Amino acid sequence: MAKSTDFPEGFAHYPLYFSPEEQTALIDAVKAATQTAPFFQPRMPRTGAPLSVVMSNFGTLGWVTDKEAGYRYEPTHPITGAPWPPLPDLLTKLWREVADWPDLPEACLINWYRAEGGKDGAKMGMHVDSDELAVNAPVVSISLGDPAMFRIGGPKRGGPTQGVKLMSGDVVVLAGAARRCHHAVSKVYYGESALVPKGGRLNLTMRRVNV
DNA sequence: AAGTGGCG
DNA sequence: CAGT
Repeated sequence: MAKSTDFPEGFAHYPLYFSPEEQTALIDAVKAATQTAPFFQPRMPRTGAPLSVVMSNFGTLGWVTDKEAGYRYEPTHPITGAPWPPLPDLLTKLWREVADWPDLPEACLINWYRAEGGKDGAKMGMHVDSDELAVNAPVVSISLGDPAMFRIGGPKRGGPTQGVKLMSGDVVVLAGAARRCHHAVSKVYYGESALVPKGGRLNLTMRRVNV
């Protein structure tokens, strides 16, 4: 009998990993980066349906998606054509501290969840990260701003899930079996934090793409 | 289906 | 910290 506290092997949650000062520094880094790499609206393959978050990236590669070519990593911004801004040192440091992986991440996706992004604000449906060649490299995630409910299930869709509320400054690592598990952001508690300019939640997700 | 929305 |  599985207990309700049984998260998948390889799932790790570090509450309040970053101090308020560090959180502000990370938000300032996002603010600076998105002046040259502005947030864009990602769209589903084939249907062109918009995702409710808006996105940008740090790093030598960035995750993008559009109707025509779908999910992929690209070295340049889809609108400006410019390279993505470099990964902030604080994030490189975090990866070295928690990832337990020999290579540094090429990609850091910036997802901005806003109250305006849909009926209950922006959310993220159940999915598995599967656009990386480095399928076993950990995914390292940082939460900033409004709290969110993160859900993680198993390797197949539709099974039971576990939930954990993520606060600003929290870090989550998906390694091992958890790296291949479906996960989602089922709810954001909008209006609880004033950290993010114009409100909402910023999620930074570092990934190793190439082996 | 990395979609949204309404219903029960 | 589970709705289907």
